[in-house]
This record gives sequence, structure tokens and C-alpha cells, in this order.
Amino acid sequence: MMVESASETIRSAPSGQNGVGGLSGQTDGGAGAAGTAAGSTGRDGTGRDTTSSADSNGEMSPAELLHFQQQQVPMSVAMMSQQMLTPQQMQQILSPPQLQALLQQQQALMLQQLQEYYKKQQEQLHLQLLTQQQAGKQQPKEALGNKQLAFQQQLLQIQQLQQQHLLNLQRQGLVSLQPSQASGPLQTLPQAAVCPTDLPQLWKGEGAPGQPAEDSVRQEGLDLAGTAATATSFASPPKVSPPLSHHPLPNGQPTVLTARRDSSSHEETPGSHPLYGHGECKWPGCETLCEDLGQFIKHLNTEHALDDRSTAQCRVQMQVVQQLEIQLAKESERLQAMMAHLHMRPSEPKPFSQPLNPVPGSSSFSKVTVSADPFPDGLVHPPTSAAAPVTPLRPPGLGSASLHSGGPARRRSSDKFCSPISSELAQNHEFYKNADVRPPFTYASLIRQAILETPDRQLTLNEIYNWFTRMFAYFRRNTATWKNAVRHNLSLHKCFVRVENVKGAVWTVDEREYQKRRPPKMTGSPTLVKNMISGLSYGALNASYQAALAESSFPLLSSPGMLNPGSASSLLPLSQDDGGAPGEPLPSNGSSSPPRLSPPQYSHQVQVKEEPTEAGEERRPGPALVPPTPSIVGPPEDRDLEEELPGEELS
DNA sequence: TGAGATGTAAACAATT
DNA sequence: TAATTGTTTACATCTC
Repeated sequence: MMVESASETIRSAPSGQNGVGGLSGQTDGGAGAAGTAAGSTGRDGTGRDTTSSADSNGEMSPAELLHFQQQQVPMSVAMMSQQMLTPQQMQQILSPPQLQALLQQQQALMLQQLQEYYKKQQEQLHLQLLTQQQAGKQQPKEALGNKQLAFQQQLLQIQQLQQQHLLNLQRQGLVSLQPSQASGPLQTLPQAAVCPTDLPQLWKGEGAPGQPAEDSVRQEGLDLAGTAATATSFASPPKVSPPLSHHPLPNGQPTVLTARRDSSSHEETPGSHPLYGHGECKWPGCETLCEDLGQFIKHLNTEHALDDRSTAQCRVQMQVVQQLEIQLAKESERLQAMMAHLHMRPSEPKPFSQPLNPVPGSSSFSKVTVSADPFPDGLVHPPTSAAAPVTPLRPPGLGSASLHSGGPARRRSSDKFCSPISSELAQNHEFYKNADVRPPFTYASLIRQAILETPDRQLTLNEIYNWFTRMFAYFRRNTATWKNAVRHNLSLHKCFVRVENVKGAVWTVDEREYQKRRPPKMTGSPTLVKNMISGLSYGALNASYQAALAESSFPLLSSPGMLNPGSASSLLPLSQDDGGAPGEPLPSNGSSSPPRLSPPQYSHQVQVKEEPTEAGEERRPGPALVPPTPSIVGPPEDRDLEEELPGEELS
């Protein structure tokens, strides 16, 4: 019981605080955190400094090299970790397209580093061999032969490791090169000797109990939504794919990674399965707990066998991936154009100065570094996820949320500072919907958003739950935890008012109370101002960006096939609710309908109850049969930015 | 260092 | 009776 509880705590621990005993090793360094983040090699998470062992001075015994190779993924991530924000922070700072761009640049950088490293290793070995050969003239023939043999074996081993390493990178999507494209020492590898069907064996450790998983996949005859196969064979011919016919991407860009695919590949370890992680089935919509891999395999074969439903789910997943890829491509192009227009230098690597602690499991972005910071020049990143610029680094979360979500950051953006939650959601609606990433908003702001999105500004608890699960992939897991948090927040915050309705109890938002709990306005709080304006041009940039957000929004929201009806309309109008940082000069408020954005307008607000001014009893008026009536609430000073009037806008 | 905000866990009661 | 809903308390963490 206690163990289970503790386990759950660990899994869902938001910020991975060290309060959880025995986990200090996870938080003490970037390398360890990165290793956990990668989570693909089954390492023990001790946070060994794989970086130092890998790039020290090039002297490395075969055993060390083997160890290095086995930990290559953590090492690779660790190489970046010192210059990297946590994935959560990256996510908050950068929009998915930006992350994608960063990821690609980092891939190239990593490949280059690896090639250099291997080249150095080979040169050293050759040199040693040569030296020994010359020295061996004075040595007995037999000894020389043995030494030569040893060196040759060593060389061969290194070459094999190189090969494996490259294949690993390919599998993880870190390298999308065809073998023939490899340059430098990699070209010397016997590439042709490895066919794609060998990959599983290569990726598996010696004697790793991963066979059942592979078998199960084959038995299913499914490509598992294309995730596993595509992740494992980016550069491989499709012949390794099971019978299921692939739906070729119309845009022909199969090399674009998605967070989900990435996450799958990251967690695939010997004895693991891309659809199995943290003790539960990761099949979309399925959270079945499985004690071990065997049980999971059994579950997989029974619950997700080849049938219409599974096939349909695969297709859906493929479409999701496809749409995300399209979206990423579009946004990347947009970003490039914007940066070009602003005379930014996208290719100029400018690592963040802060040490980074990738969130364990946040493999979605764990490979992303800021080496290609699209906003050099010290500009603060646009607050697509606004907390980012001011979110301090913190120990990585420990959770299952991990990769996925990386563990919640303590400070969510929406409530404070400048993140308009609805803008963020509108912008990255599909991202949050499909990526298992925890949204950078507080429960309170999310609940409020859910309620405000409805025409009548009221929701039952169950409807709130549904909104969470519908809007965020993250909340399709750990339901007990976050549902409890939702209930807790509903009860705790005065801004949420329970109203007895005909159908039962519904929850509404008291906007006045909600605004009360907000932090002081920027103009009135120097500290806050300092935090907000961490960059010289933040204000201007933010304002511009807010305006830009209104324009660009989420292209796919207008795509009929991409959006479930109502979400776009429900999201977009709510642009500024949360956010609009106080004091922000936001002429457009990030909304696309300027007329309603004039400051004096105030949100609709649900007047749910008579509010006794006494602090004591106003809270739960009990069966307040007063139906929520939209009304203007609160003095202007309460409003940093007005609430949209969705109902009106929708009309 | 303390206050406030937030997240998580848990116990408990009321309701369905 | 079990599940859901709602309330409350406790604790940890983070930011200011």
C-alpha cells in the first residue's frame, strides 16, 4: 500500500522534487537527468557522468567504449543537457514548430560530434597498431601477432559499435541519414552487412528479454500505428514493416519526428516495448496497468489485436502524426519567414547559459537543445507558453509524466505573467491534444478555461473531466491524481462556484474571485515587471507576438478534418482570458476580433450566486438555484484583459 | 524567512 | 453497496 502510494507519488510527482526519498540521484546533475529522460537504455539512472567518459580525451578501453555505447542515448542527451532547458521548459518556451527546428539542428550537431569521436578513436587505434607493428620487429613474432590480433579486434569492435551507434541514432530519429550518406569514418563501416531486419537484434542488448515484444508486434501484423516501425526504420526500406499497408504521407516527409513517435522510441529498451511504459499500456486511449512486460504482451495481444478497432485506432494515430507533421512543416516555414523578416540568424547557435535539467522521460524534447535558438540577440521567446521565460530551472520530474509530460512545473504559466491560456490552447490545441505533454497551466486556469468555453459557462464535474481528457493527452493518464486535483481546486478556490442546477450540480466561474487571486499587475509590481521583462525587448516582442498569435493562431483549427467541431470555435474566441499579462499593451489582445477587444469590455462572467461580502459563508451558498447569468463583472481594474464573450462571438 | 500559490495525497461525508 | 462528488486537511515545493 505504502509502496504503491509512493510509487504513484514518484510517477506523478510534478517537479520531481527531492522530497521523494532515494531519488536524489535523479536530480543531481544534467547527465543523470538526461539519462533518465532518454530512458531508452535501461540504465540504472544513477546519473553517471557519461558525458565526461565519452568525450574526455579519447582514451577509452573497449569495455569503457562498450559502456559508452550502451549509454549512448543518455550521453547524447547529456551532451546537450548542460546547454539545455528541461523539455518542459523547452516546451513552454518554444512552440512545437520551433522545437522541431531545434531538434533537427541538434541532430546534425550530435551526428557530427559522434563522427568526430569515432574518427578519433579509429585514428588512435591505427596509430597504436602502427606503433606496435614497428616495435614488434624487436619482439617475438608470436607476441606481435597476439597484439596485432588484439588491436584488430579492438578496431573491429569499435567499428561495430560505431555501426550500432549510428543505427541507434537512426532508430531514435536522431539521424536520418542513409548509410551511404554517412561521412568520415562512418563510411568505412560495413554498412551493407546490416539489413534492417537485423536492427532489432542490434538494438536489443545481449540476452535481453525483448523477444516477446517483438514477436507480439509481428503477431499482430500491425505496424502499431506506424509509430514503432517508423521510429525504428526511418532510413530503412519498408520491407521490415509488418503486413499492414502503410499510409504514405502525402507530403512525403516521413523523417519529421513527432513527440509521440519520439517518446515511443525513447522508451524502447531491451525488454521493453514502445507501447509499454511506466507499468501501463500506452496504446492510445488505453491505460491498462500491466505489472510486467509479459502481462503487457498478453494484454496487447488480447485487447489490441488485429481487428477493426485497433486498425481504426492505428489510422487515427497515423492521421494525428500526419497532421502534426504537416503542421510542423508549416509552422517551421512560417518561423523561418518570420525570422528572415526580422533579420534573425536562425543558424547561429547560442546555447542557453543556464544548466539544464531535462525532465526524465520527457523524451519528446529531450533531444532538443537550444543551440539553434531562433531568438538570439537575447530576445525573450514568445510566450507561446509563457511561463518559460521566467520559469526557473528545477529538478526534473520523476514521473511517468515524464516524457510525456515531464512532470509538471510548479509554476504554471497561465495564472501569472503573460500566458493567455486560450491563446496557447488555440495555438497548440492539436499538440496538447495528441502529445502526452502536461500543459503549462494550473488546474485552476484549466478548469476555468473549460467552464468558460461552454456557452452557458457551467459544467458538471464530469464534463470538466471530459474536457481535460479531450483537450490534453496528458490527462488521459493518471486519472485518479488529476481528477482529485480538479476536485480539490474546485473546492479550494472561491472562484469556482457550485450551482445546483436542474440536472444536478454544475460548476461556474466567479470571475471576480478569479481575478482577485491573480498576482499584482505588472505596472504595480517592480519585481513582477523585472521578471516579465527579462529581455530588453520583451514587451514589444510580446505585444507583437500576441498580435501575431491572433493572426496566425492554429492553422489547423480551420481545417475541417482536423478539428472536432466546436473546439476551434470554442477556443479561439477565448483568447485572452487568462493571460494577457497585466500591463501588456495588447491592442488586439491576441484575438482575431478586434472590436471586442477594447479594454473597457469585461468578460462575461458567470454570476452564479449572491455573494455575501462576508468572507466566511459566501463560499458555498448551497443549492443556489440561480442559474448562471452572464454579466459583466468586476471593476475595470480587475481586468487585465477582458474576457471574451464566447457566446456573442460565436454568433 | 515567511506568506501565498500550487500540486498531490488522503480521509471523510454526502450523494447518486 | 459501490461509485461519484465534494470538502477538508496535510504536506511539499516554489516564488516572491
